[in-house]
Amino acid sequence: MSDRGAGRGARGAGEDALVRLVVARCSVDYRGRLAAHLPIATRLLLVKADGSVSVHSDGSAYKPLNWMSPPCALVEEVPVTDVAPGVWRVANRGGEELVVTVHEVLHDSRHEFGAEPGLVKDGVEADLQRLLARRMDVLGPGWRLVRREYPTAIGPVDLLVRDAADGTVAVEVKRRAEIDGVEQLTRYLELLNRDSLLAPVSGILAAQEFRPQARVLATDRGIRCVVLDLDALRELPDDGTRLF
Amino acid sequence: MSDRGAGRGARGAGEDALVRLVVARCSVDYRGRLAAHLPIATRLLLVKADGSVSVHSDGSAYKPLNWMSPPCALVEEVPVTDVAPGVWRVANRGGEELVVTVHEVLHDSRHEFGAEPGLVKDGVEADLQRLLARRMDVLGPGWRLVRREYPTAIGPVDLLVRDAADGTVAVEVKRRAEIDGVEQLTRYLELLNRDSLLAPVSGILAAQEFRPQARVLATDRGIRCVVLDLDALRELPDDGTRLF
DNA sequence: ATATAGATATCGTGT
DNA sequence: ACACGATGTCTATAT
Repeated sequence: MSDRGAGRGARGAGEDALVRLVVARCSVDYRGRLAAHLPIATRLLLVKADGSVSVHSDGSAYKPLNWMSPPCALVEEVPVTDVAPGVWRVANRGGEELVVTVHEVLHDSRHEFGAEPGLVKDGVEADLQRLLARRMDVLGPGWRLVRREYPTAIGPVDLLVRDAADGTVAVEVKRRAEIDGVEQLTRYLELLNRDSLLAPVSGILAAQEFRPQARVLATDRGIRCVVLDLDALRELPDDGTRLF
Repeated sequence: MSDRGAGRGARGAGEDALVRLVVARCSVDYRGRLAAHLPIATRLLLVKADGSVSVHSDGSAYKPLNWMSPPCALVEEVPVTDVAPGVWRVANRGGEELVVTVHEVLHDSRHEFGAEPGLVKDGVEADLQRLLARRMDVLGPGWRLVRREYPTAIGPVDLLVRDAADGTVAVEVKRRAEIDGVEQLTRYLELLNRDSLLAPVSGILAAQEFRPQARVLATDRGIRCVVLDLDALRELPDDGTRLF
């Protein structure tokens, strides 16, 4: 039985980074944060240049059935006889181990990918916050931004604003408002209301979507819920502040 | 230009469910919950029988750079000339769309996987709760279980127990205790303490791991933190209740 | 290195 | 179908 390294650590100097695709009848065992087992079946074994190994079935969307995240080391035990299974042992430093028992290889290929330029995203929470910051008219006429990321002892408040009556309002921005967003804003409000220079401070939870429980809890606590529309936020404010 | 269906919906009656592996130089655009773009590079396109498509780079562990979750339909526009790119359009019912522009195909294969027996897990939160329920000695001598999943108006309390002095205790079990676990238990305690038949009710947060903030907040609110050891919980209680 | 917050989170379960 | 909680969450950011 011979061993062959295939993780990043084991790759030789002149060797290129390759993605390896193996289709095989295999069984899989994981032992780490929990224990998990996969009975024998045909699956895709995806070995990336970062050393990660993932085991995909023909389903469950993009999530593999089992995997080992990098950095980890793969040791492949080649079978002695044609009938004996091969064994892949993938381990990381935290003592987690993934063992793939390969009974039959149906496909095995390697591919060079080269550099990945990376994903460009638009419309995440940070974008919502930035867009809302310049659209105070969405909250009400005469509202003004005090500042974004207003610092407190327990973390920054997304937006601190003043309403038309000069009252202070803390705004928490979420893509989806859930119950812990309400709790988070409640903690900020509790803290800000201890500051006699700011108090009384009211709260607004602003999000593209609201979970019903979040809306109920927010309303119960006197927190206003504002639904954000990404496309509408991208438009310029129509409140007389335009230059044309 | 001809169209060819490849999603579950478009698959013909006699056709088998196949996993398709394509390695290609491609660019990708997603428009849905947010917008995302991938410049041209070599990547793996993984098309599963459930209709899902995922775009993997040689990195970022098991997560694809971009994807479309099932149920969705893939329409492949075959290029008219050899130099023109092929275009894959993947759409779901929610109006989300993933467009893959395929500039050069380096590999294209299909594989039949057959049935997936499924993953067997051991050591998740439900297991912790079940194991702790029969190991009340871990909480203290003379403690007894009242019931698991004790129902309240805002959801079930993991464990309701009585301490040696017959005081009622609500136990929240987590694999990892975070701040929202403390908030959750706090809400339960607030509710249970309104019940004159139960009050006073104290709280225990039991978890394999504790985030420091969770421990601080719990302690501040008089909630006891108990660290759970999965292996120790599996042993039988050593409190005289054994039969041997 | 550690802790915190966001995510196209995904996935299973109960109503 | 919808909502909610768990996840081997994972990943990027700030301290």
